[in-house]
Order: sequence, then structure tokens, then C-alpha cells
Amino acid sequence: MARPKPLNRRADILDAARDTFNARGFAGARMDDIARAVGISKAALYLEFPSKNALFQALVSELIETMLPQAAPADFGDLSAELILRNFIAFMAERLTDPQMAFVPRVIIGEGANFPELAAFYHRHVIGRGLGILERIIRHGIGRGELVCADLPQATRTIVGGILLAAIWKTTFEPVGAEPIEPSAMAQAHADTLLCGLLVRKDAA
Amino acid sequence: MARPKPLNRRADILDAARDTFNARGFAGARMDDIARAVGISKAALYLEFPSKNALFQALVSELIETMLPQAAPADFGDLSAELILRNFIAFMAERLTDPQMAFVPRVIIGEGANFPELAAFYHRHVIGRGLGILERIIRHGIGRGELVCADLPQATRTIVGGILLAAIWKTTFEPVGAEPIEPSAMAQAHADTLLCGLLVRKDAA
Amino acid sequence: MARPKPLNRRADILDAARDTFNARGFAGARMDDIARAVGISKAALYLEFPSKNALFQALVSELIETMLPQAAPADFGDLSAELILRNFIAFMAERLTDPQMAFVPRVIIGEGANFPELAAFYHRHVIGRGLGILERIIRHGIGRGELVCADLPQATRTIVGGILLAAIWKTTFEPVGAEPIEPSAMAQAHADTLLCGLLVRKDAA
Amino acid sequence: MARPKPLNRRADILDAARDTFNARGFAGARMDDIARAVGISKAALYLEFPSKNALFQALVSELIETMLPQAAPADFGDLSAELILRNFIAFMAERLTDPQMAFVPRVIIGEGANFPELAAFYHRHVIGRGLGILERIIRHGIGRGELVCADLPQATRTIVGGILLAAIWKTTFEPVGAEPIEPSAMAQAHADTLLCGLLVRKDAA
DNA sequence: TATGAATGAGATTTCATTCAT
DNA sequence: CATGAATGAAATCTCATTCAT
Repeated sequence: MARPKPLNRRADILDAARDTFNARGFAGARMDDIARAVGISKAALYLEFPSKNALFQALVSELIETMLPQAAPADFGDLSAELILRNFIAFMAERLTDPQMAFVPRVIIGEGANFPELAAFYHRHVIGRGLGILERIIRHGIGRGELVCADLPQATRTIVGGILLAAIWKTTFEPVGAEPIEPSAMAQAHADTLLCGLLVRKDAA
Repeated sequence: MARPKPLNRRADILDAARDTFNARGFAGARMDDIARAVGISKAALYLEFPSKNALFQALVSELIETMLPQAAPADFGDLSAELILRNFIAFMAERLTDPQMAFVPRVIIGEGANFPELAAFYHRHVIGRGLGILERIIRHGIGRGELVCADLPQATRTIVGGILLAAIWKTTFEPVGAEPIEPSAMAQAHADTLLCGLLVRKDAA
Repeated sequence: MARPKPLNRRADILDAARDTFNARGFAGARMDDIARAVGISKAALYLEFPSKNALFQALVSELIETMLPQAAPADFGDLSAELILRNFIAFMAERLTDPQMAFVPRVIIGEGANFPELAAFYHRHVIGRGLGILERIIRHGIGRGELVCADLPQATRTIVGGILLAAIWKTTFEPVGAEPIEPSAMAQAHADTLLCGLLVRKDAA
Repeated sequence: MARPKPLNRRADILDAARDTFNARGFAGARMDDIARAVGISKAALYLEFPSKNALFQALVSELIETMLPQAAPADFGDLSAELILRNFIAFMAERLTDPQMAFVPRVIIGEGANFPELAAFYHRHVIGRGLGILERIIRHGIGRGELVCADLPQATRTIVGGILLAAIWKTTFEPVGAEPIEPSAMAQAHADTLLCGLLVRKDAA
């Protein structure tokens, strides 16, 4: 047999690693499982990645790099900030609750303290960039006289926090009996609350 | 050796357990370490708690039981829902970012998938009760004509999500260089956004 | 409260020990279990018996001492050896398959290698005396012209072996589906085979 | 280290396991000891057998499968039942008192109650088949007018019981001072008693 | 390049036994 | 007498990582 295209080897490993980390977390995932899922030997894994840590970091990098650029348009033009924000929230909610991605925040949060480089990497490349996009969106809305915001950095965390909680809910609590969340409905309700607030509005809106 | 005051034994263990889980997560924490930190034998640990799981759950219980009752008054009486909610948010933000508590969500989120009883316990005793209090607060506000809310369960998650993100931020990202968060300021800004929303209000508010 | 008659203490312990050894074997029986069954502390056990071994030996002794003297009359007088032997077999079959005694051979056989004193004790006090009685019975029969036997020691083992197998059958194999044995029927058939042999007899008997 | 011929690995483990179970029983045998006896690490043991139980069962299976088929001819033809029976007894006595096999009944009897699958397996594959062969032999003798037997199942247990007792004697009581048994002499005496009975025969035999 | 085989270093949990009170 | 509390010493099983081939 011709050896099956070694070019895909790395991608195959990352796929299997994603599934395994997703199912069992970082510490719980066994290199054995990943190797078996790819159909190669454990030792072959170590030819491609020098350690479990390195494999995990490569995987997270890869996933992030393909996700973030799609979260919001590069140039907002004349678009309503509300619309851009609603789309951002819907997109992130969809992605973070996607079984393929869900393990990422879970593992970062759970084992970030044990793997500082991981936390740093994630902070710089994911949190930092994600919140940066949100700041730009809100500034865009303020500039258009559409939004108000007294504390920009905290507002971005308020927005992201709800999405993150939904992702955690889905992967951690639904399997043990929590009421299921539907991402798009959740995204809409989240956006409604964030945009309109909970206080009764006396204006026409 | 003289037996050291047995009344503190259980509390000493819980203290040491808290520090150890805090430093190494659930799977990473060794019963040996906890025992050594208390200054007793591993077997003595098993006299007080039948398993690592039980020890962790007892610890979380203890922390939660002393925290939740203070988060909101048992009877809201004539109090403004806004006030109650602001106090709840401020209190929870303060507590969850306290280094003594911070490990709890981190461990649950990170390792909940591997230890379903842990996740189930936390969901029932912490999440469930916390969100329950929030629902009661919002219902109280709606009853008073003070608040509106189309999707109650999701609104509670929007509120909690921001607080949770702040806790994670403090323990996971600040150590690797993230801009520090001040809990009370964060709580106020979070409450402002949630109550008033981001959209410009045309009413007098 | 008056302390409950300490005279029964030792007997209560032996009772509980018998039940526990019966249910879990020697290694499997925990001193904790025995103490709890008596309703005393583990330490109180050690006031009465210096070790698990000693407790087991005392128990076996007690059981044996009350059993053996009844197995055969001290003086055979003019009794038919066949009758004495049939009675002995019936008595032993009854006793060894009694749930109260059944654990004894099981434990001796199973763990005798690990506890040589146990095996030695049992060999001296039970096997030795039991086989001694059998030898006396057969000698009595030979003296009367009633029995023949070329190899006395082996004949006694042939007799005891069948009884022992029945005891083992009852406690080890019946619980996993073996056809049940009725001790008195088994004793009769065993005696018939031993006395008459399997070969067709051409004499009038 | 050079890897020692992997083909023998499994057999080497079984050999060491046999010795260890022989010396210490099932519960008493430590995987560490077995591994050290083979000259491999404990972990290597678990590559070949998933658990201590599995190792034990594999060992017993192996020993039984090589033993039973040799105990009696498949077709008795015109052979005297007495001859077949004497051969069966001699063969089994030889095998069961062989130090290599002796631990099997000992462990089954002693620890069968704690490991029901083990007892069930042994009952079905060893006891059942062994007694089946004996029944066939006796039926053969009855058909030839050579033997009589009123209670077939019990007669088989009478036969096997003596052999079993000899095996137990050799491994449990000889080490603590019992008079040694010589298997072939024992087998002959056992067969004599079983065939001719203890009662004086008045016929010419 | 690829792997089967091997392992070192633990981890949790158990229990007979002791001893201060 | 009685005990609650304590422990040392094991025992089974796991897994990331290595290396001869």
C-alpha cells in the first residue's frame, strides 16, 4: 500500500485530538485514544507533536485562527451597530456552543492555571482580539449616536460573559440534566437584554 | 503525639483542601498533599471524608452555604428590584473573585465533564439556586412594574455570565498579563449595562 | 445503664465472627465488621483477642470442641462398626454443610497456605482427631470381623473426602447454579458406596 | 535491554502467576510479585492481561484444557470399567497433587465465594466435565454387568472427594507436618475401597 | 518513517493494629 | 473497661513518554 498522504497526517491528528479533548478534557484525554482515533500508533503522534501540551496548543491555535476573522466585518461602513452586534453575538454563540469548539474555553478555564503559556496565548489571541472587535462595534454605535456606554471594557465582558456561560452550560451542565439551551434563541434574548436593558423604558421604543 | 484539637480537624482539612484544589485543580490535587498540609496521615483524611469526590463536594457545599444566603434578602418586601439586583451583582462579584472561592467555578468548568457527579452537584446546589434567586428578583421587579424581561432564564444567564467571566479573568488571565479588574467597579458597570441597556434611551432616564 | 453482662461478651464476638468469616472468608472479613456486628468498638475486640488470627483460631476451636465429641461414642462396646460409621458420616455431613460451620473448611483450605499456624492448628485439632476417630471405628470393625481395610489412613481420607466435597459443593457451587445436595441422602449414598463398593457382589449381601 | 523473545512472554507470565497463586492464594498474590518473577514491570503485565481476575482465569483455563482430555479415553470400547476408573483416579490424583495444579482447587474453594464468576466457570468447565466423565464410566460398568450403583451423582462425588482431599492434604497440611501422601499409592487404595467396599465380602473375590 | 513493547512514577483507597484518654 | 482517632504499609491499576527495531 502507498502510505496514505502524509500531508493529511497532521490534520487528522488535530481532528482526533479535538474530539478527544472535547469528550474528556485535557487531563482526561489519553494519547492512546487520540492515536487510535487517527489509526496510527501512539509513537507516531510524538513524531508530529513533541508532547500532549504542544498538541493541545497547536489545536487551539488552529481553531481560533479559522474562527475569529468571520466574527465581524472588517469595515462596518454604514451598518447599524445593533445589527453588527446582534450578528456578532449570534455568530459567537453558535461557534462556542458547537461541539467542535466547546472544549476550548472549558479547558482553558480549567487548566489555564497549570499551563500559563496556554492562558497567555489564549488571552492574547482570543480574548484580546474578541474583545477588541466588540469595542470597535460599540464605538461605531456611539459614533452613530446609536449606543451609549460608560465603561467600554466592562461592557464587552458583560457581552462575552453571557455567551461563555451558554457554552459552558451546554457542555458541562446539559449532560447532567440542565434544561437545554438553543443557541440562536439564547443569542437573541442575550442581545435583547444587553441592548434594551431590564428597566422599563418610558420612551416609545 | 498529642491529638490536636479534634474540633478543628474537619475545618483544617477543608482549608488545606481549598488551597490544594486552588493550586492544582481537582485531578491534579493529591490526597497526599492535602494530608501533609494538614499534618495528618492520608488515612486520617479518609476517616473524615470517604473519598476525594466527597471532600471536594463538602468543600464546595461549605463555601456555597455560607455565601448564597447573604446574596439577597429572603423577603424582598418593598425594596426596589434595581437595588436588590445591584447588591446581588456586587456581592457575587466580590465573592467569586475572592481567591478563596475562585477555584470552584474553575474546577467545575474544567473537569466537570470527567466527574459528572461533581457537575451535577454543582448544577443543583449552586447554579440552580443562584439562578433561582435571580429569577425571584426579576419577577419581583416585574411585579412592581419596574422591570421587563421577555426571557427570564436567559436573562439570569446574561447576568451571571458577566460575573463569571470576571472571576475567570481574575484568576486565569490577570496572572498572565491581563488588565486587572476591580470587582466593585466591574459590578457597577455590569449592572448599569444590564439595567439600562446599550441603546440610547429617549426617555428622561 | 448497667454494662450488659460482660460474660456474654466473648460469646457475642465469636457469634459475630462466625457470621462474618462465613460471609467473606478470612482475608475478606474486616475487624470493623465484626465489631460493628457485636455493637462494640474495634479496640474492644482486641481486649478479648490479641489478633484476627487468634480470634479465628478461637472460633474454630470452639466450633470443633462442641462438634467432635458428638461424632462418635467414646466407647464402641458391642456396636456394629457399620452402624457407628453410618452415624459418623451422617453426623459430619450434617454439621459440615450447616451454614454455621461451612466456612471453616473453606477458609482453612483457601487461606491455610497464608496462615500456617491456622493450617497446623486445624490439622492437629480437627483433621487429626477426626481421622483418628475414623481409624478407631474401622479398627473396631476389623476386630469384629466385620470390615476389611488394607490401607487404613487412606480409607479414612476416602471417607472424609466425600463429606468435605459435599460441604464445598453446598457453599461454593450451589450458589452458582449447581444441583443442590440433601445432606442426609448424600450421607446414606456415600456410606453405601464406601461399605459395599461399586463392584457387583456375588455373595448374598 | 534487549527485548526477550516476545513469543514466550505470555507463557512466562502464566508460569510466574501459577507459582505466585500457588504460594499465596488469589487475594494474597501481588501483581508486583508476578511481574518481578517474570522480570518485567507491573505495567507490562497489564499489557497482556487486563486485570488480576483475567490473569487467574486465563491460567486456570489453560491448565484445565490441557488436563481434562487426558483423564479418560473418549470411547470406552470393550475396556473393563474397573480399569478405566482406576486409571482415571490415578491420573487425577497425580495431576491434582502436582504442585503446578494444586493451587487451583484451593483458590476456587477458598475464594470462590468472593469471586462468583470464578466459581461458576470452574463448576461448569471442571467439576461438571469431570463428574460427567465419571458418570459415563460407571454407566459403562453397569451396562457390562460389572458395577452397581444406586445413586450415580453421589457416587461420583464420593470418588472425586477422596482425590480432592488428597490434593488439599498435600498442599495445605503436608507443609505443616502432616504425614506425606504418595499419589499413586493413595490412588490405588482409594480405588480399592471404592470398588470393593469396606464390608467383608463373603464371595470368592 | 513507524511502531509495538515497555516502564517509572504515581494515584486512590483499605485495614489490622495501637494508644491516649 | 472502653473507645475514637490515628496510621503505616500495601495493593491494584493508569498513562505520558521512550526506544530498539
